[in-house]
Amino acid sequence: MPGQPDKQPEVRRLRRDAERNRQRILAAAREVFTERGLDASLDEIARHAGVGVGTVYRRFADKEELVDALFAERVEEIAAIAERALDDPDPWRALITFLHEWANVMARDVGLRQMLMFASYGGGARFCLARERFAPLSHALVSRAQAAGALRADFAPTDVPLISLMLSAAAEYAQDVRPEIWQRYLTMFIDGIRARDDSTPLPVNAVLPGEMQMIMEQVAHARANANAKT
Amino acid sequence: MPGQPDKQPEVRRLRRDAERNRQRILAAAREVFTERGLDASLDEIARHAGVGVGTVYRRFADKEELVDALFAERVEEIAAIAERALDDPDPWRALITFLHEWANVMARDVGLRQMLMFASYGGGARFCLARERFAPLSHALVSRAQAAGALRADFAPTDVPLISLMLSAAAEYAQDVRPEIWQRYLTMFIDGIRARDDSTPLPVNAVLPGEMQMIMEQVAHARANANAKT
Amino acid sequence: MPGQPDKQPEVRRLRRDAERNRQRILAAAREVFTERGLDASLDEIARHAGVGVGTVYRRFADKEELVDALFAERVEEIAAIAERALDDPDPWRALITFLHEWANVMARDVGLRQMLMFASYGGGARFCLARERFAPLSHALVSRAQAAGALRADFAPTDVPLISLMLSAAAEYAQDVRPEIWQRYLTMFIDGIRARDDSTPLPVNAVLPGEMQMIMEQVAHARANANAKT
Amino acid sequence: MPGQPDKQPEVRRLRRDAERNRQRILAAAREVFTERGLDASLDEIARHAGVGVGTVYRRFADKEELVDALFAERVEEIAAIAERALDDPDPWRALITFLHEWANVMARDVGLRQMLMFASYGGGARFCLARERFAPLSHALVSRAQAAGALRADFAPTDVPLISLMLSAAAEYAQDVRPEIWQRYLTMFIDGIRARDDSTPLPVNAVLPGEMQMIMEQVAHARANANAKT
DNA sequence: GATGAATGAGTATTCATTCAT
DNA sequence: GATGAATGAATACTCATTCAT
Repeated sequence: MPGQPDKQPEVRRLRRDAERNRQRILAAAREVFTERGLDASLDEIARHAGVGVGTVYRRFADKEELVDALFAERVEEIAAIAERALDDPDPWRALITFLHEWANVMARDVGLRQMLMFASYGGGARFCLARERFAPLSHALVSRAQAAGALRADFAPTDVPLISLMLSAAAEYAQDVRPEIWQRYLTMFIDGIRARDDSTPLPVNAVLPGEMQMIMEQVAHARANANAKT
Repeated sequence: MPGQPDKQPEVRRLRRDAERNRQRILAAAREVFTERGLDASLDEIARHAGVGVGTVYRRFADKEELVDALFAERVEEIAAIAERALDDPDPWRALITFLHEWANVMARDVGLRQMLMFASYGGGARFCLARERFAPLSHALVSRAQAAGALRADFAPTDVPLISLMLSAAAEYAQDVRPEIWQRYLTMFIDGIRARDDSTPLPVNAVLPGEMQMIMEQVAHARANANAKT
Repeated sequence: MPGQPDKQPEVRRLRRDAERNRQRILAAAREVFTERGLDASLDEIARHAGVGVGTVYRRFADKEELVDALFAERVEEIAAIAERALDDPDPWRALITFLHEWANVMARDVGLRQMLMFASYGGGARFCLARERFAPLSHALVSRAQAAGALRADFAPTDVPLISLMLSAAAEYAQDVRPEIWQRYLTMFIDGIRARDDSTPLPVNAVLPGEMQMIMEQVAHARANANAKT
Repeated sequence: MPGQPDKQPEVRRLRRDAERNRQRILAAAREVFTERGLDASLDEIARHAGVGVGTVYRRFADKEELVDALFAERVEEIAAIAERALDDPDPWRALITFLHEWANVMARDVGLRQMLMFASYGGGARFCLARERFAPLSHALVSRAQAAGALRADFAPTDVPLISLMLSAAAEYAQDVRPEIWQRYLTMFIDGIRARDDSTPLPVNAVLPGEMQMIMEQVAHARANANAKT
């Protein structure tokens, strides 16, 4: 497109800078949130990133948007874990491996746990988004393991993230004394989801993908209410 | 003691008022914390209770003291659940019942989950105190079920509260769509802790009662640090 | 007065109780204010006295009234010191002794210093009242010493309390390291007020007794303003 | 460096605004503290300065830091007074002049007196810091006057600030009626510290520079205790 | 675009004073 | 009369967010 041959590069150069800053901010936020949780202030993150707070707000409309972006990164990382696990020819082992590695990531990260676990941090809504990315992967891990006769038949793909979440809760509590305690409960879980003749039928249906939208709206609504009351 | 038969009641009536307010405050705090979590302000709780903030501070030196008092109540409630469960002649069913009922309580209460789950709220320290109360009860539930050959031998009493905690994490997430989803995971868990010949050995030792003191100290230390950094 | 022969004693008994309480409160207030200054809370004083706060308010309309009552006590004590000093046949020594003993009292009492020294505590107004009591005593101490040719002629009775005040300021500052440092400055002062041929004439007239009323009004006015602004 | 000659000013201009605000805050604080003492709230100072409270806290971590900054200013002003006084070829007059001018500053400023005089405001600690700055100046003033045979030999440099403090106490009391009354007592003092054959020996040693550290520690300790008790 | 200065509503906590018992 | 429970205004301080430079 002749006539504007040098504007593009200039814009690009700026974008490159901006992108660099964006990355710095994300990296700083990850570090700070990982260690101190989501209550850390944006000022601290900006300082950690070596930029001004204003720059953080130029890149992220909101503290929440920053958290969301960070969360999206994590989703990708965990999706990658799932994809790697799917390379395993043994479908049961693939599922186990994935659960294990995911829990391992969460066990070390206060912020990530808070992102996922508390509605007050928008946890529910985020979790839903994540599941859109995970759905096919979970589905693959689960259906393959079921096809191989290793996984109980009433296990659902949506159970995978919830189990991971539960393990991270155990990790949270015991982090100072037994940081690896979640492995104990993962093992119990695995024994509980193995296909068996005498498995207890699950009393409640799994969460459906279609319910995700509802969760998002309810969480948003709840928060609006909370703010209004205050 | 005739002659002063109505002095006692007079003194009591005074205290009755104070006690009434104390109860109102506790009730309000329970409601507010249950719905909105521990970040709710004491002003809101006072308003909810229909008293001034000062009154809250007259009864509870601290926000933390209020939370602690509330927590103590809950501990007693849950201990009562355990004691009722122990009446069941079937030791396995007793354990299941207890886990079920406890999870049920936690599934509805944001504040209680925060009390237990986050170090930033003093969760660790409180959890330890609770366990002092629960220890004999858990021990009874577990050892009986193991003696009956129903529970896997490597299950430990300290696993009971952690499993409950994990279930409450699931409840937290799904509260808006499937408030009862935790029952699904409890069922999986139950299948995982049933005594079987082919149980996978647990890879990490259970938390020891003796480690509780450590947790308490570390949590206290962590908090002191957090305050100092801030 | 027949017809009410037993009411009097009953009232009296109550008054005796009330007086006892009043004394207890004063004693407690003195202790607490002496050690921790006038910022101590009335609750603490009530606790110290073993009575309820309400009782304090029954006897003293105000925190200020309590402080005033306490102050009146002190004024009497110091007046007694002055009277004892006046027994000394040597007029110069009498004056010195009085200054010394007064400063000694003030050096030990945070609350008394605050009562006297800061307008924000109503110090000025109180000081005036005190001077009404002290005026004849100071006058006697001063005029006798002047008559004996020991004290410089331009020294005024109203200088006595101000010098004492100044010494207590020194005591305040050095209380932790040199609690007796005020003796050093009293000595300097004494050398400065001794009658000499080469004394420097005092550049400003002493405060007149008649100015006291003005001070009282101005202080009261200043305080009203301060409260209004807030 | 031509081509970017205006970047420097731009950076400076930013800072100029901040500095302007900082100065506004300091000026407002000085005014408010001068008139109403250190108990004035930061909200009021912010209002007075025409900025938000947050701005005050951006520049001064603490109320104490603001007070300290203000105090540092004053120390410099007073040091300047001392330096000017030292220009006087007559050593005795230099000392007198300094005492006079210093007292004059303090006589007008409630806040400054509180800064210096009360441990509860950190007075002791600040006074020590000030003395580090004043020490050589006081020493010069004193030793010269002693060398000239005008000042009594047992007078110590550390007596200078204490005398000033005492004079300010007199000023405090009489500010509404005789704001200049301190001059009267300074004159008495001067007559008391003049070298004479018949000076009364000072009964207590002067505070030593080495005792300053102790004071600082004790004051800090006392404050920690005070907070703990409360 | 970047910076960091400014804002102000919000939080926990204290304390003089009032009032029901 | 005595008690101590209740009140609520006041204070220092924080932090997400906006905006001038």
